[in-house]
Amino acid sequence: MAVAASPTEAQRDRSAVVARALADPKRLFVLENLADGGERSVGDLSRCVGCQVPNMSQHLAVLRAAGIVTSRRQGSTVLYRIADRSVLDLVGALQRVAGDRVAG
Amino acid sequence: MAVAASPTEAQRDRSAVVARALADPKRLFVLENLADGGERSVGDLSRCVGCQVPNMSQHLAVLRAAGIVTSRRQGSTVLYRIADRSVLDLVGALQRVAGDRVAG
DNA sequence: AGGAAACTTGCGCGTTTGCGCAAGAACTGA
DNA sequence: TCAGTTCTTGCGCAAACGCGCAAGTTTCCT
Repeated sequence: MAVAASPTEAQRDRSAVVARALADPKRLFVLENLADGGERSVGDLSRCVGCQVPNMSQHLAVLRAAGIVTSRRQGSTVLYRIADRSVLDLVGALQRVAGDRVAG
Repeated sequence: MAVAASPTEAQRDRSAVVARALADPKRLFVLENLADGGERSVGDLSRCVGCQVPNMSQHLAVLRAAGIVTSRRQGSTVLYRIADRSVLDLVGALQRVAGDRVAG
């Protein structure tokens, strides 16, 4: 069941939204930072990735709109995390097709 | 090894190119048509997807540049096919994250 | 209430993307 | 060689994207 038999147009649109959300190196970097299952704040991620906070907020909004990450408030900070385990499979599959080789 | 430990920037860029290539419903439709492992011509795919031939040629060029499909000439027609089995895993993982449900 | 910290939203700018159309290139068959 | 088929490439346009900056919102602390 690698590929669904016959997705509808709406299903393809949703897949396209998800793929589009992954189509940016900074957003992929974010997902790597969240891949351990932990939560990280916007400022933390923006520092890590090396972009301004508003920019990071936009990127995270894209990821959230695609259902790739979820967020929750804790005090004045907002913590983001991977929405589902299947996201890790997706990122892994992406890296494999892209020709990445896991060290070892 | 769902996610590579620490991809380089270049690896992330390549992943982004692949993801971008998947970020279009028409191109996803093409991959569904090729998912059975068969080969299809440009005109065939353009008819299936419902777009003009030049447009389809562009889409296929994007997929080929990302290493997702390969092509070969046979007479006057050019046949496209999935480049690697891992592509099917990727598309499947994408559909799963996008919320697609395989019938059953 | 006032101020600071963390995040989101709005706006303008340059770049990229997908499309339609026309023209070019590669191959076939008469 | 000449016409026909198939695919690719170039061009112009409208829409979307990523970015930087300023302003707004939410929360916390005193």
